[in-house]
Amino acid sequence: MPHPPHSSGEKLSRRTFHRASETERREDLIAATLDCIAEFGIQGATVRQIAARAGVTGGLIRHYFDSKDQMMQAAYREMMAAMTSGSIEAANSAGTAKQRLGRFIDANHSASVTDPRMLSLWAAFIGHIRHDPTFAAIHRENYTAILTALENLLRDFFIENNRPEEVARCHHHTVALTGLLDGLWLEATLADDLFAEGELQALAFRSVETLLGLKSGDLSVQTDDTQGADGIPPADPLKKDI
Amino acid sequence: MPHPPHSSGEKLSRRTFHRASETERREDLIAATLDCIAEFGIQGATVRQIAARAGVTGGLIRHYFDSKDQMMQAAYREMMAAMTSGSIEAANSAGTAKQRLGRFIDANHSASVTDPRMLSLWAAFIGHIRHDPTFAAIHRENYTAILTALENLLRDFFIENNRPEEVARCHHHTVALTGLLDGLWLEATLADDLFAEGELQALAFRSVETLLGLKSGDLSVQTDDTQGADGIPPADPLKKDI
DNA sequence: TGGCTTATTATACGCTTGAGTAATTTTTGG
DNA sequence: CCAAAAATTACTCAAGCGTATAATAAGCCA
Repeated sequence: MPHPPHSSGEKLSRRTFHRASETERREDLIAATLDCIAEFGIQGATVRQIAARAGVTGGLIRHYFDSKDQMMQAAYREMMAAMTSGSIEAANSAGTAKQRLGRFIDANHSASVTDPRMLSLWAAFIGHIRHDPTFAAIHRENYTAILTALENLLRDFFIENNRPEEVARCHHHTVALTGLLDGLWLEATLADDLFAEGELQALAFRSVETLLGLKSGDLSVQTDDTQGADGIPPADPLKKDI
Repeated sequence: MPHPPHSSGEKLSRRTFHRASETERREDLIAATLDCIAEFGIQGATVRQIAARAGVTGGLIRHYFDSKDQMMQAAYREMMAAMTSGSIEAANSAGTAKQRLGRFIDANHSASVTDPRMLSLWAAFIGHIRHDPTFAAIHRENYTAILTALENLLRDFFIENNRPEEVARCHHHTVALTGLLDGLWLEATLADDLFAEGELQALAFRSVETLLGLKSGDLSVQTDDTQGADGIPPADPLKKDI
């Protein structure tokens, strides 16, 4: 039994608004959702808060999404894409396998991935994975995609470097490297103040080189100019401020 | 203006209850809190739900904790202790540094740590770290404790193995190993169905050996009997079910 | 320009939450 | 056995939640 918004007669001024296109408005709402989760946590990401952040009123959300959950799923999809697209593009880019592997590692340390916001978002969504099959599917899809991309890349790399005997161990190398890179990402986003700028990136390069049995600097020193000059200092600037 | 629980006369049977000691009841409530977070997510961990899980009624919670937040903090403290205590005890245990390092790695793959519940709990609390200084302090405390324990262990290890030149790089090794182990923990708890029993543990041993420049099997083959016989098969049972 | 579609606002609804109060009943230690 | 304290019961309360619906304004097309 709906009630009239105001009893009668009174003329109230409504706020003016912009009539946006569907894709534009959806993207705004998704961005606002991610903003709110990162800033206030999953608890603070309420429909009203998200709407306020997007500069609209709450009711509008249901014009673009069937429910709040559906909007959250769309936001999760976008966030995961932002996390993995750079690495996957690097793996499938042009150049030698060695160069692509270097770019793959670099992608894990790009500003958008290392952003502390990302950990908050990632953790907030993890809780949904175990209970909501849709979230589980989105996660699994992205995870296997990046595993596959890296494994194919490593296969190319070993063939390129005349080490065919390592091809059989590609999967193990893939899991180990993924673990290492993910773990360093955790440390970077979770305790960023404990590490110097570029320290973890340099460590990632050296550790991957060691795990793959390469000489130090083999990966980080690129022959083309796409990376700019960021050589790894051979000396160790020991940093301890626990 | 309080009302009497029931108007008059009627004799209602109350549920019998157990009069627990303060510490016992607090532990029950903390365990119930963790159960609810792991099972229903941080959203479903309401005061009423937690009380039901603990087998008490809601009002009792405020007899033991000043607020729900304080109970959550206590739960986080207990959860983090469960995660790190095994590793730290291993690092500080008796035996050679090599043995202790092996136990340290093993601790990361104990059933209680690998339990998928742990990831849900860990992720649920991460969201609080950035906003609540108390949670941030608890996290930082545990993180630095395990970093310190591992770094000291590695120092002992390099000295024990007559490699004093590596002592200067202990911190780097510590961060790399922590990243690797944390990352493999992530993969184990997040996509446990993709890996065979013990596969990630064996991978952890081999990767650590490689990162530290040891021969394959150096760490996993223990001279004492505390570990039981779990030799790492030299052949690679390649597993691919993506 | 004027009408029509619909994106958007504004408001209301039903429900749950965390927190609080006070009286009552049960357990248990001294 | 008795008194102190633990625990239950049964409410209130304000705030917040996601959702639903009616009124309104914006902008496109005839």
